[in-house]
Amino acid sequence: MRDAERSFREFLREKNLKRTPERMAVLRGVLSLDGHFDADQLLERVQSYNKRISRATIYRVLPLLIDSGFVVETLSARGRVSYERSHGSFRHGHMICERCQEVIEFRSERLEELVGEICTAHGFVENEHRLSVRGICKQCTDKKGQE
Amino acid sequence: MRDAERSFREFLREKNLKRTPERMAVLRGVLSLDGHFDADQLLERVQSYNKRISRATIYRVLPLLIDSGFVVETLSARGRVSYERSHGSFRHGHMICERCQEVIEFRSERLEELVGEICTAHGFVENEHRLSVRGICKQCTDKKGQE
DNA sequence: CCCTAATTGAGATTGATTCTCAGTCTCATC
DNA sequence: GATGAGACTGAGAATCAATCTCAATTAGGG
Repeated sequence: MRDAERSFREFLREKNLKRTPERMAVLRGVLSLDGHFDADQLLERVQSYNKRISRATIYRVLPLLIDSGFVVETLSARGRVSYERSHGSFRHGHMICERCQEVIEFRSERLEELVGEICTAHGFVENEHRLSVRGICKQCTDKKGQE
Repeated sequence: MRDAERSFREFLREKNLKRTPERMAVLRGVLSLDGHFDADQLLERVQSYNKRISRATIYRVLPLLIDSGFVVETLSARGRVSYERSHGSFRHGHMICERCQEVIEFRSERLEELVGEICTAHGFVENEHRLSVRGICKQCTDKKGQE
């Protein structure tokens, strides 16, 4: 948390952007939210710190947090974009059930390595990656069998 | 193409949905578009077959094509959702350059296998998967070095 | 401290997606 | 092949997230 703040300040300085209480509050909000969240949920959390922070600020700060690597965009059910904290949370993939819309997270060391190799092979400097698998989860498969 | 039509009809029958010229035209549109496209591009293509087909129909048929596995949603630059044909095109991942927004496609046999293993381990029946990597592409890295 | 440019809040605006509803069409049934 | 019930469609209105505008405020170098 302290580290995150320091690193975000650093990022702002590099970009010649000002360190404002609003920006820091949004960072704090992101760090306090686990898993996926959308702009509204973030706004609500941030407003619990400071009621005056507006929705526009959330949308203005989110790209900064994406650029600085604290947040990644992800695709959630029904084509909506949502956000996810990336710094400090383990990398993982998602399995999205097309029947019940459940999002199951998983993690694989071998996958990380393999992605690293693929990037190296393309001269691409990886910052973050996401794997999402669509299909039918165990529960739904079992349920369907019973019908 | 013939196969795709047959398979989509099959899907419609299973879901008790009607086979309409509009739905088939949207399928045809999707099959004719390579790579990524958005709703507008699809509409334009579909209207080249039949001028009367409306934007609403595009949005109504897209979810059917997603459910039936012909189309997948992907995340393109700046948090916008776009679509991509999936049936008949090789599976692949994306590397998205955060600097120039270029989307580089890649493909890895080992990745396919690994994903299969992960799904099996979770009792998840895979339908489709996407890997997207964010970072900086070779061109941009080189360019930055020169500055 | 002061000044300048960056940043902010509030609300208007935009633009993509979804909804509504009256008219049209599909297809199971005869 | 005709028919009827209900599914489907087009047009445009409605919605909703995201972006923009602008006057007022604030950060932070000098």
